[in-house]
Amino acid sequence: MTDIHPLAALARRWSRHVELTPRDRDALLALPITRKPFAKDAYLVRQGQQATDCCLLLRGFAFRQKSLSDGRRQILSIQIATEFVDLQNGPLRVADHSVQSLDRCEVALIPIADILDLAARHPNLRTAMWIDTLIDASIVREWLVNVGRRDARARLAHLLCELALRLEHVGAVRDGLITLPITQEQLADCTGLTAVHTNRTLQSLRRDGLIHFTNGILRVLDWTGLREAGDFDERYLHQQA
Amino acid sequence: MTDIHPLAALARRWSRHVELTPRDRDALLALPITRKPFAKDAYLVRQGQQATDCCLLLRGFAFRQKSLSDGRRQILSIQIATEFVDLQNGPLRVADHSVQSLDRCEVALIPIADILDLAARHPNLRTAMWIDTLIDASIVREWLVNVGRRDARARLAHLLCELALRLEHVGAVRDGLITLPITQEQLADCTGLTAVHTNRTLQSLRRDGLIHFTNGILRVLDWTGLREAGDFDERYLHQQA
DNA sequence: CGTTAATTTGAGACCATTCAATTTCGGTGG
DNA sequence: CCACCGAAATTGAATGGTCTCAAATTAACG
Repeated sequence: MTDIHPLAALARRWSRHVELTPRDRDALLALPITRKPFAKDAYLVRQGQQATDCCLLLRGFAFRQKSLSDGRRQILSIQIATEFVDLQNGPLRVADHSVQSLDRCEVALIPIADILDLAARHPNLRTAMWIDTLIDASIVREWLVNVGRRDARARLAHLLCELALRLEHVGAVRDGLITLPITQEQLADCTGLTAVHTNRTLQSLRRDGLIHFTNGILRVLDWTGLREAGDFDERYLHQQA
Repeated sequence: MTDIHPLAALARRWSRHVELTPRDRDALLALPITRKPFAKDAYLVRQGQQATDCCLLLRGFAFRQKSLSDGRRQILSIQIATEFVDLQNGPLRVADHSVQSLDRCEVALIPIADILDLAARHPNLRTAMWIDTLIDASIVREWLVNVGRRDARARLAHLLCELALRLEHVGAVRDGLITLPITQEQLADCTGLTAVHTNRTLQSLRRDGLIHFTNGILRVLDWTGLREAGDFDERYLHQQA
């Protein structure tokens, strides 16, 4: 986050899974980027759009989302700083879902042509990109399990465990305080619930002393308890390294 | 299916998304494979396992699956003949979910080392592999929408639309008859429902003249009606080409 | 400091679940 | 070829988790 270079955090993330040579790293950091700020609730990517750039989140939060014809929607993932929000649009070209900002955020736009060129020249980076999208897919699979087979309480506990851990991995947790600018309605769209029931369920998690969550600040009070409540097993995040 | 070479169908599938040269194709068909039959309900891959081979389905059906600690499970996808069931285990190495056969099936085992080597030498095939896993992820995302935001009737209609269309794409539909050896309990695990409610909901789809489905044979009687019932938009399959 | 968004609360309705029993089907052995 | 068996499909009734619809309260923001 406090890196000199905006892509340094990405290099660090990828080097957890792939050995990057200095040459790889230099080539990665040499990617041409355009910094672009987005307001809250702005569209970074629109479903059906032909993408020319990929978006790397430098600061703030975003979410992937699909809308139904009747207006309801399902959130597919939450993206945090240092993550690509749409790397899959490199090879696929046309976006099959939308991406919106969760708060005011800043993005690095990278031309797809340059990304694919980088992948062509650097085997390690190419592998890192593939793995990046594969981990992404693993997380969506776990969300499917969450929504398909867990009750409301477990769904929310699981989601909060995941976000806390992923934010921890990128060093975004300070003194146990986690900035999480997400509304209960959005949590509901992540978990396939209604906002009302999300509210009541969060209250139950609070009442049991598992979390403290107000004003977009989350504090996990009982990590073991929250893990159990969410039937949480972090292996799907593929971050053990 | 009636191809001379067991990997010919894969070459055909991939060439929908990537231009394959004769050299690419030859290299792909030169992959060393071991044919292996599996009984019904057998494990092709176990969660947590370190994979040495990837499994390509030559004949029959399989499904990806994750179990909860209490024994319930969520099916993550249905795999049909000509598809890889675990290509993601190439780069990721350790399986984050299990794969089981749905019926008696036959698999081509391909050593991961050979797959990665092929990817390293052939840019087009490497892209095809990446795209293969990306489409896979797109389908799981749509399943998440299905389970998270549609009611039982729409979920089942959507699932049947998807399977019918994917099987159509590989030429597995004859005279409108679709072989689909899946139980109602497994359909329930795909859609996050119970077997009992799946049964009642299928009856309602039958009663409305949308489908005929018995003994593992599906016939779509009213394609438009089933599409509408499932709020089905096939673009997520990325098969338009 | 007003105005809108977000959270919270209550009560009733409904979709889906649970539990249990029954029927049908597919495969098997006599 | 028929009797048998276990698996799968079907049915019924009661329960319950989640939703819907409102309204009230609180927090966020310019």
